[in-house]
Amino acid sequence: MDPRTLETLRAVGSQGGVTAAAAVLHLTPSAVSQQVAQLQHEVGVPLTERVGRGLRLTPAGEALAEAAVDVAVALERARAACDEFLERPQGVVRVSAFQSGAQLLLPALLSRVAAIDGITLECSDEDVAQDDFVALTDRMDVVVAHRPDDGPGWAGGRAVRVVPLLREPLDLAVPLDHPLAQRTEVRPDDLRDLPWVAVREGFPVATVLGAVGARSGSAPRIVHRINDFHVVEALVEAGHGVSLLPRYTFGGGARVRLVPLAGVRAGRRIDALLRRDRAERLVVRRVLDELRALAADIGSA
Amino acid sequence: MDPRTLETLRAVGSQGGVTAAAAVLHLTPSAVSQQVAQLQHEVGVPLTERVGRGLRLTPAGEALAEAAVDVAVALERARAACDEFLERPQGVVRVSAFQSGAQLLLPALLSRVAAIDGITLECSDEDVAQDDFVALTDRMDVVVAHRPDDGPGWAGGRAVRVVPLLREPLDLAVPLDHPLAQRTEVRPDDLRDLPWVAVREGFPVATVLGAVGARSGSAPRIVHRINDFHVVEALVEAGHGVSLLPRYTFGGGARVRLVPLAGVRAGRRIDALLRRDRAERLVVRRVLDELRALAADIGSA
DNA sequence: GGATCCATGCAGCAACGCTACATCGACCCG
DNA sequence: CGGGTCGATGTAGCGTTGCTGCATGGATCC
Repeated sequence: MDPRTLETLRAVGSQGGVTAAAAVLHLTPSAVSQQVAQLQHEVGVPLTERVGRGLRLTPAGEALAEAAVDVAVALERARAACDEFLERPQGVVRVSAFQSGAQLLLPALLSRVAAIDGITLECSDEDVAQDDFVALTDRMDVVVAHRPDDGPGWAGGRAVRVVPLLREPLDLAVPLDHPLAQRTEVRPDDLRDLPWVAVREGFPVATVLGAVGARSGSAPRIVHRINDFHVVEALVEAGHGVSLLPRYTFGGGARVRLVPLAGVRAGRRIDALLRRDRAERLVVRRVLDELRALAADIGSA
Repeated sequence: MDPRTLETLRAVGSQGGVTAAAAVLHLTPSAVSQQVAQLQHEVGVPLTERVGRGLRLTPAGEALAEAAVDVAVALERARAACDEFLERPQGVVRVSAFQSGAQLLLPALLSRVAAIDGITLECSDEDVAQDDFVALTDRMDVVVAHRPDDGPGWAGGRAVRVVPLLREPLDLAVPLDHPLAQRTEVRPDDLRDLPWVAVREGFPVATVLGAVGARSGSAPRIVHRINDFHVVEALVEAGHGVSLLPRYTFGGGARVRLVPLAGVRAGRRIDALLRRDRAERLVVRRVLDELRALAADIGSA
């Protein structure tokens, strides 16, 4: 019962299959399968059960996978205990963020961390569906994710730590020459019959537009579904519709006008997601501190 | 950084040397040395330092060893999590006890556990100095140990769990025809100038006689040092001196007379000592429950 | 100052876990 | 309803790891 094997089981559970787990662990499916089989033999209770052509964890498997994170946490804590005796934290930290979050946070984060000697940041942007953010924590140390203000929290339970970074309002984006462009705020009533550019179903903040529509009394008329906010911005600029855009990230530009919404709560929460064991690493904690400080700066500016 | 290596470091610390650690781990000193060297290389800080011809852990080593027990605990908890899904607990539990404790507790414990299917008890009696009880936990699952009533607790800190089992009074043991044999109790004053049979220096309850002597106003006159209470009993019976004997263990016999002490607190505490990781095992917990119930019976009888 | 004890380095060997490939079952689609 | 595909699982072979056995170098005890 070594932690590697336990971690493999955990990955099979969280990734939902042998092949997917093998991918994040940089192993062949065969190796993963063998590890699970060996673990199963060791404990004497079935840990997985076939469902269709894939498989999922049994209750016993879930229990063991949950215990596995505690093992991983204990191990990382052991490493950190030694790092305390090293004068400077050292190592590489992998950070991912959704695009607009990356644009908002990563440049400043890199600058801040560059000042700390010994820490290497590996950044990447990841555009995934709302439900897939947690799964990223298997490949990344810190996952910057966003979700609707009022939506449900993150799945993943005890295994993943959620660190709130920022709340960012979503404003109405209109062309510069739009009738609403000169307003200091708009109310739900003003939004009737506007042509909307929305994000794809299932993607973050997709539900916000629905909530706004509900307040205005009629379902919003969605004419385009675009995930990349820059493309959205270009479409809005060209008069192909209006949209909701995050204030801090797009408020500075001159291509479209952002008008605050009143009478309805529209915003997104930006959180950092980490696996509990990764959160124990000294360097990760250090980077996370910078990220939080950075977010606090933005939020209070 | 695997738990095996961590456990090895822990053993080096608790056993106080490579060779001793190798003994309890069933390895060669060479293997232990290599593991420590590898671990040291991995964390980049010195974990051990030479002292004389042996070695001890550095502060960093101590920190890592302490973290190692948390890893072990987490691992055992993972095992236990699976065992919950097995219908019956199963496995072997190694129990050791000092002689008189073994005599008092082990027969009844074996009977109780025999009624539970699947648990195998491996008992052994261990006569060690007071300070060496904790080190036994590396070889045993449950160590039944005793210490003076008022003495200091057990060393070992966070790594070892102490489960109080019983307080056993120590009575004055005199020959059947001794002047004090008919008394219902004796006071410290009555003990002046008696020839004492004591246990060897450094062994459990050695300090109790000193405390009694201090109350009587003069240092007790020790004529023999015997560790085995049965030998003590025989000496007392033959009139070669008086002694302190535990009430529950030797009260029933007709070879000597036990007279309670008044005016001075004399007794020993009987505790179960376990490593925290071992304490997580389901079977160990089960055996420990029986042991506690058994001790409660004796204490209340 | 010789004997002893302890930790450590090095060569050799066994075992373990991985990859690559083949197989089998379940789903999808024409 | 059958070919194609995807996913999990066995098997052979190989590389790596970690152990033992022995030799070495210090430090202590008598």
